Amino acid sequence: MNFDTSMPIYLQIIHLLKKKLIKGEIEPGSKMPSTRNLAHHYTINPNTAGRIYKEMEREGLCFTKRGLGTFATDSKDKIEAIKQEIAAELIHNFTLGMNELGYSKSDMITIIKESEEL
Amino acid sequence: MNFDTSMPIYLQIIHLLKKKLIKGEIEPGSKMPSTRNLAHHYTINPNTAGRIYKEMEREGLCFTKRGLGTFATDSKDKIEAIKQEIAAELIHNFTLGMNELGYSKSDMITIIKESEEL
Amino acid sequence: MNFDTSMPIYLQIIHLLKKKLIKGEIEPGSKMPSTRNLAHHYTINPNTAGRIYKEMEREGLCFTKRGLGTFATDSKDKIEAIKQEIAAELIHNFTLGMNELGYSKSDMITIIKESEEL
Amino acid sequence: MNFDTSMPIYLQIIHLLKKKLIKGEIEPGSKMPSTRNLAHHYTINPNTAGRIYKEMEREGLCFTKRGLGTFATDSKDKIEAIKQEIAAELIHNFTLGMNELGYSKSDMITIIKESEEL
DNA sequence: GTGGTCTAGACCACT
DNA sequence: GTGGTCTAGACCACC
Repeated sequence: MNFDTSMPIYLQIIHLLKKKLIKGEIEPGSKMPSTRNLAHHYTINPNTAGRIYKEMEREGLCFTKRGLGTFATDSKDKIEAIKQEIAAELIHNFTLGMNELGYSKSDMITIIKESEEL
Repeated sequence: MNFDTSMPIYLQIIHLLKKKLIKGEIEPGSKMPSTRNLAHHYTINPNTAGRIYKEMEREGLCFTKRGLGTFATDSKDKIEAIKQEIAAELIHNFTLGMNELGYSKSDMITIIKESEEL
Repeated sequence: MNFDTSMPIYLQIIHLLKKKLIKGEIEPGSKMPSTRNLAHHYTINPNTAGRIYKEMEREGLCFTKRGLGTFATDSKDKIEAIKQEIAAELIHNFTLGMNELGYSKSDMITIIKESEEL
Repeated sequence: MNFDTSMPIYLQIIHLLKKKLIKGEIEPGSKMPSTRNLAHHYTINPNTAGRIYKEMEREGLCFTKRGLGTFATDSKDKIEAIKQEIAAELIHNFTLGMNELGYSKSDMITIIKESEEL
């Protein structure tokens, strides 16, 4: 796994895990890998792995059961909320950024229609 | 002028100046403010102001005449290229990000049509 | 360490480090001294040391792992390319300069044969 | 006339004038352009033009007759000495630089033989 | 521990 | 007056 140097590793992995949650690749309520496993899997420092779960727990995306490990949230509402939040930020960045460059709403629509990245 | 804490000041000002160039608010080939003026205007340290011009010079957005000051590039092609580059990144981030969340192309178009941010 | 006053310190040290890379005195991919170490070793300011690595990173000669340090590039091609680039400039300066003074190719060869600087 | 930004303008023009002297394009003892003419010809600041002659006078390459203007030195020995000095520096830079990169004397000779820049 | 950013203040060469 | 370099010292995020 190669990480972008422009963003903290722990954030990059959090993004990955969020996407997995949203797509259902991580089942709601299921046990997540131990920090040690996580660290090994992504070849990162165990401290960094710990920080990832701590941060996600703060956002309500997972919780720990003492002695049992870390578990993904089982609230589908929470997962949907995260999805909406990420989408809203993507939309905000895109529309405002393009607008500042002088592109109109219809310009944006045309561009996306013609986009071949998908 | 208030700056976002999540991004270095010098990058934020570079973004500002790029937009001004793209919009024509800075005339191609014209003299830009001296580093000391820039520093005073944004209430930043002169070193930081110098860094801004140096970074922009590396991107070909301006050039310095020794002892005379810093001048905006007079290449309209270069300016257009920068615009395209920024737009391409916005588009890339948006379409890929949305796609990863499970939104289709037509979803995106609908969302933008209904967007009221503009 | 004494520095030439006619050239910025940071450039002089970059030249030194490039030579070390080319000669293999710095192993490809190996960790380079921390900026603080570098600063102490050459008795320069840590900021200046940081600038050295940043400049070299821009040239693709090294890269940083966040929180871990700066590492020499592991691309032998890149190192060879730098070597060729430096040599090409030396050759260019020499042959054109001598030519402008009126020396012919064979003059230059004779001069180098008789040179005792090596 | 476009000047390299990496070297002071006055030095670049001094180099030009030195070459002209060495090649005989400026006749020994002949009148050189007035500073005002020089400034106009190269579109530089008159102060810079003045500095050029001052610097060259310091090196014994020209002299001023009050009220008459600036004249090139008429000493062919002096001109020859300048030529040797420049050549010596070119040779020094080349041989030492190449040597530091690991090229031997015979490598250099081969390279020059095969050089097609001339 | 690592590098990255910023401020403050100084000196310098160039035009 | 212009930008370029350097020092000193501080704070921060990251691993």
